[in-house]
Amino acid sequence: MEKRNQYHHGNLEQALIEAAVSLIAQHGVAGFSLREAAAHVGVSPSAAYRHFSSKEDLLNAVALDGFQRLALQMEHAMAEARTLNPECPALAAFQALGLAYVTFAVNNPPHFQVMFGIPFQEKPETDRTSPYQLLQTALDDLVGEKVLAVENRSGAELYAWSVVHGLAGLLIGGAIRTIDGDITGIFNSLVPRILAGLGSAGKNILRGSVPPFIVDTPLAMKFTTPS
Amino acid sequence: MEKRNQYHHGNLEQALIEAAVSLIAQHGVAGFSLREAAAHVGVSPSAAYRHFSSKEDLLNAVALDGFQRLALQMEHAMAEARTLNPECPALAAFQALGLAYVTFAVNNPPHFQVMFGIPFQEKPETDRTSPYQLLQTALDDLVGEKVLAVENRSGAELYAWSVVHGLAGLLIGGAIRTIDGDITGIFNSLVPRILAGLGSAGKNILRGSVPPFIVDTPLAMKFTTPS
DNA sequence: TGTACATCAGTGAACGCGCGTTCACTGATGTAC
DNA sequence: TGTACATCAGTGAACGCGCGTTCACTGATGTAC
Repeated sequence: MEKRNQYHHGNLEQALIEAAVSLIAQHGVAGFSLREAAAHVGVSPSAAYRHFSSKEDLLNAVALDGFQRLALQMEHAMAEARTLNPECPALAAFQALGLAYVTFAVNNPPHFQVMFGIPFQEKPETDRTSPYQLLQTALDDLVGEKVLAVENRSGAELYAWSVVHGLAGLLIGGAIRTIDGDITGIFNSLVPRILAGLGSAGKNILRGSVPPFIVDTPLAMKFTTPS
Repeated sequence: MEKRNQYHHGNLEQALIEAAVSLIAQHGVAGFSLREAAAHVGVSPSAAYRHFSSKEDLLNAVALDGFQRLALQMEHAMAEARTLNPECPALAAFQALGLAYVTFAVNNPPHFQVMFGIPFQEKPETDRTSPYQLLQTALDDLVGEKVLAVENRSGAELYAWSVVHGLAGLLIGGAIRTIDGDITGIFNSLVPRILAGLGSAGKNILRGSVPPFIVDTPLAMKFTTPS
């Protein structure tokens, strides 16, 4: 049950996950192999099979690790935002949550892709806060702070999650590009719209301008041949 | 310049793209190989190099093909929506555009992933309408129809695109799952929020309920070990 | 405390595989005279 | 119209490679007596 740290390698399972995270960050998922992860840890390829039943199993662990890191970063950002904005902590925390989500994706594109690129089979039930629960709580707090009207609370998770997930996807997919790498600026420009979409007290709170960005996909192109 | 159709294979380039699209739809990008595409067309692997400089080059063509198909489906859906809703054609077309986007993604997950998974180098300049231009026009028309206030027009593309792209990503990434495969229902539940976020005439137009869906990622889980 | 044994995390060789890409070639088509 | 030649889309064999996974094994650790 408790950890034993100096048995043979020590903690090969965690070491392999960390190696995988690091290698995937460098070469992407497509370029990642079990063998490389084992070599990176200094262990024979077959040793990995003592801890993971397959490569897919390892990738599953990598994805889980990503959700854990994401949750931690969100929590930290929210706590800080609350402290800095004592007059409207719930609103500040909500915005911080969204920014942390997008920032995590931009800082760890391949990891983020693994997290949302594989279907999950096993779902451990344990005791720490999850990103989705943080979102739910943040929305509840928005109601508590009277930023969000109770009658508009239902379904807010899906909407808020979609916006930030979409912005993250467009940024890491190379569809759009900020001029100066200013993720905060582009995120903030969306905040008034997000709040309005939530039904923020029914008032039109639109303000703030969108910093320039470049559309980088054929989405913005013209085409010659219909297929 | 003009097509020659019976020279050796005929139109190997297009045939390879179509084979790739079909094979990727079946096995995903990860499981796709140049050799398999060539074999599928009935041609030796090396023949592909007469038309594409590398596998990556082929995938680029596959992505472009996807944007063309997406644009066509959006246009078709918009035209139909306008016809069916003569009293508010712009609003109907805008909603149809969004639904077509999400539907395309859900119907062609790996193709969609290729479209947004590789950075584009070459950008052909030709004469057909692009998805992004359709979005811009749709938003302009919303202003024309007085659904959207002029002062809220700026930056609307990024916002609208983010929401639908995010919903699409969550659905095809397996993060959320509709109970009954009803994409239209879940999309429609977001429409009032999207319109409110656009700043739709400043009025609170929230209504419509969210059909049940299942959150399927560890986003919704609890965790045990911080990393 | 000392010995015999069970456990199990690791080794290392081997497997069969399909991959992307190259290269010298062949042979059908198009063109100049 | 007929012939010689250039073009170039295809062939097929070969390359070197790294992959995921297996299997019989070794040897360090933990445990029972």
